[in-house]
Amino acid sequence: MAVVKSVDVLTEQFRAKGLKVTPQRQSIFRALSSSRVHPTAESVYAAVSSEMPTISLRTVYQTLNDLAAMGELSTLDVGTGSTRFDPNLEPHHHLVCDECGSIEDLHADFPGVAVPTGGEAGGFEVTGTEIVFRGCCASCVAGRPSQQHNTGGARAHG
Amino acid sequence: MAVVKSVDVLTEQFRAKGLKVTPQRQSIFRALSSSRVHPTAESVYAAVSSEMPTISLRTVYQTLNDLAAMGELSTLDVGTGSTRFDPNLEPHHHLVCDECGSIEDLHADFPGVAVPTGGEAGGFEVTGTEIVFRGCCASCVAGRPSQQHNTGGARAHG
DNA sequence: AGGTTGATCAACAACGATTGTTGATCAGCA
DNA sequence: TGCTGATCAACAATCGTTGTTGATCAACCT
Repeated sequence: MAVVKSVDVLTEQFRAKGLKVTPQRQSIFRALSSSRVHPTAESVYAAVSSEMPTISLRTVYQTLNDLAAMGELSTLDVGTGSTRFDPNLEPHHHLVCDECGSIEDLHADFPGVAVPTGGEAGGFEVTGTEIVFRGCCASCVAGRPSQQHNTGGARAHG
Repeated sequence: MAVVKSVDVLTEQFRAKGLKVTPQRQSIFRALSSSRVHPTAESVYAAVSSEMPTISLRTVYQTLNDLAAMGELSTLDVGTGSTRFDPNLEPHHHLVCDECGSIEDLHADFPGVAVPTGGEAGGFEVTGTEIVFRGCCASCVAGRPSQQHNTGGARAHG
């Protein structure tokens, strides 16, 4: 599966844009390319800090925003408070666990999902479609043997 | 279309829960039942303030959260920074304009949208599905006569 | 009608995520 | 090597939202 581009490719792209390729940025590139999840800026910072303890959170934010502006990252806001950065550039959707907050990718396409022309949404020009399935991930389901309790109901359902 | 329940019904439900029905809360009920959009706490506050200038923002937050906890409102987070409260309890989806930030409802059901059993999402227990179409609303499209520029690309597209 | 109980208010502080600022230092790259 | 931009530290500020406190007021049950 295609995730974020390799460190080398990102290096090239940064140079092409006139941005310098610093060790900090390369370390961030590496952290992203080894990530299969949806890190927050904080978690990228934590990962990079382990091998480069002097890096600042500001630099991480800066670089992540640069990458997002270049289209090499997507940003993802599922209402958990902080922005997630998604290194997966393939079109895909998300499964958000309301219990543990984890976000899983779902690589499926739903051909029927399109805004009906002419209806209440007449004239809306769609540039992107996000489908978020909320619920309970497999490990959280496994964690509660038999009872099925409804967590919440206050979150958006549509 | 079914929006939030009537002021009378909400009054009953508040009483049944042991919550008092104050003029402030009734004013908020009225503001919601006359709303066809997706107000923020601030905009509810603004609406209620016009007829009750002494109400505090805290009270608005409190009451909106009470309503959401009772399931009479949905909360909606589309990454615009603040939480939207959705008085529309029918299952529906949303069209988010990346230019003006407006959110429109889309009452359509997409029967094919379901998490495939067994795949990478095996065991995920879905409790709700949100589809967000991002793009440009009709009025913003009308605002730019002929050029079509791509706004952003940094937002999540999957 | 009265008393209990909770709601409201004001004013302030705090939170967490993120961004701005500043000035000094450092280093990528031509 | 030098220009230029990146980084850093430290701090403050933003925005949306919630907590606190103490006083006042009023809804609602009896």
